[in-house]
Amino acid sequence: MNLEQILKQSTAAIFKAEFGADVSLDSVTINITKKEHEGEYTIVVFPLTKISKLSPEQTAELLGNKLQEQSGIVAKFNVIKGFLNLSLTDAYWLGRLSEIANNKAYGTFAANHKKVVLEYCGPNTNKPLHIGHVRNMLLGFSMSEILTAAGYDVTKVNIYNDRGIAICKSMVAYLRYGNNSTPQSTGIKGDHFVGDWYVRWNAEAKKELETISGLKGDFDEDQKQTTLFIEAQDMLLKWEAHDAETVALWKKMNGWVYEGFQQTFKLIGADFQKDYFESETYLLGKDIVDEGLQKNVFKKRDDGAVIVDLTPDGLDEKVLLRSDGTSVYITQDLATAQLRHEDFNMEKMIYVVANEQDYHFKVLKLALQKLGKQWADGIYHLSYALVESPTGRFKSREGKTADADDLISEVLRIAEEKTKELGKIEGFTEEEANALYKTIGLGALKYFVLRVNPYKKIIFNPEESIDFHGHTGPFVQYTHARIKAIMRKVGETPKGFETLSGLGDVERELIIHLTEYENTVRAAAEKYDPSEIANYVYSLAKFYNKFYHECPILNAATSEEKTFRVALSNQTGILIKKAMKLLGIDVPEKMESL
RNA sequence: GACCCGGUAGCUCAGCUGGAUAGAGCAACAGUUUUCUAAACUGUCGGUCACUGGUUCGAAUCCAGUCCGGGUCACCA
Repeated sequence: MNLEQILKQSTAAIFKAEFGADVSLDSVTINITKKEHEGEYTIVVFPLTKISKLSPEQTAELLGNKLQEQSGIVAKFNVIKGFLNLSLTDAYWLGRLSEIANNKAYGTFAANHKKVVLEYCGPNTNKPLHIGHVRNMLLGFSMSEILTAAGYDVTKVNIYNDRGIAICKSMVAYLRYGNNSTPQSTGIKGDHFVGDWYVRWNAEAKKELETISGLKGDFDEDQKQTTLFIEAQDMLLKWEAHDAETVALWKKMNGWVYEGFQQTFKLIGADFQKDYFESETYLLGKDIVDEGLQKNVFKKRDDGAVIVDLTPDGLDEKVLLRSDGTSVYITQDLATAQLRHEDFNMEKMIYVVANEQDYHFKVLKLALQKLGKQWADGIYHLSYALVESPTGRFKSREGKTADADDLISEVLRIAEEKTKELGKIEGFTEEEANALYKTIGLGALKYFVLRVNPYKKIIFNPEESIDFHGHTGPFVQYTHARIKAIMRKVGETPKGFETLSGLGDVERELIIHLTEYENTVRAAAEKYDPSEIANYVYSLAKFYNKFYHECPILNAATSEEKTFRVALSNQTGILIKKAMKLLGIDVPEKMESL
């Protein structure tokens, strides 16, 4: 049982004994004591005065005395207005540290045998990954780590939007202007190669438009008049008719794209246990629409389109099948959801998708629920906001800065530059140095993205690049490397500090923070929010650095104190590593020669 | 027009199941290295928590309205 529970129950028991009244545990609020006051935990007694019929001060005084007498862990207390500040005994805190140090699995919860399918990334195959995918991948990967730590059985899946008019445009441009070039022959990464043809198609279409008169000035509309568009549309029809040559070209070009994506996934640390392809699911969904019609939850409109009426739920009527009987976007999503349910029989199905699709996922979930699919209750849309430049939304035409690969190589370059500036790693082999640049560079990028709450947009200024000091990934990594340096000097972790007395404030603060880790993992899992972990690990590192500066570790006054401080350092290092792993961030053993 | 999400220090963000004098980082300024890694630490400066009203012992936090920014409301994906 955690401390908060103990304090709440003790409080309730005391109120029962003193006033014969039942106090609900929820009405007892316990906070961490503000640092300007003495104590570690604070019970807010205002809500309890209704029962005690005493002033806040008297109530707090009484509760404090009883807790001190009965709990065995309260060393002293003070009362300020309605706040009862408790100081727990050193023995209690040392016991907690010892408990954590002896539990290798601390912070990972027992398997709950609940399956989670987590979809993330979801790229289109006609263009390379951009900064939005980066946020997506980091969130998705981190969430899977967090949920796994929370006891879930997580399967990561990707969905490739590998068909449609867009990829056909790339194909048309390639056929027209490609001269059988390949990523190999040009030295261009596969996804960029195909993306370049997509860009070329657009450029050529615009050129062609200049020769056409009577346009509306709206590219989406006007493009339909170009021969390029007609060719692309024709390509799409041929693809849908399984035309051998078209399918072969499509496979070849998508193959290049997957090779390119794979490199980026590997670099950034994204992986998937199963891939879904829209080309294999886009025709599915009619069955589920039929099911809805039979169950009378979907309706056929006079024009033949099938709709679901969500006006009772505050949404609109939504078309699920076109009047000509063909699928729309949501049709296949309904089917894919059903398919995944059959594939995995999961408890939860998480979609990491940008907040532009909030409405879409509301509809998806509601439609499935109306069909009586209980598993639809487990659908969760992990919605995240866009990454924007200071001038607004990143447009692909703004080029370089929005591209995922460029962003990554830029941050790796900066990591190398900054590391070299510090001049601490002369003794590293080239291999070690490169590994460190990668660890730090990716750490900076990942932390930068993950520390922000998913539903808040991220403002990223490419001009200013990503920081390596302060509230950043490298700061946390540095702290870890620092601890490891100490541990290397100590060798074996010595034991036997539990009887130490006279904990310093900074030491106590650090232990308290270690004990908060488990709650943080739980909260991050419940809220689907990696930023909980990011902010936690930052303050952990901050507390540690403060401790490091104030307290000699290897040169501590007594051997018992040294043992304690080493153990405290070691445990902090372990939790930094664990927490960073939940973010998908590696921590280096060394950031300096020696 | 309707709905959804944001608005906290010059900048980037915490805090939001109501609790004490609203916290970090960056930037700026001043310090700390004969002692375990200065990618660190300490201090100074910096706030009408968008605005107005309400709820109550107490509101950045909850409610209503207003303003600003973004998004969505396709037989597009």
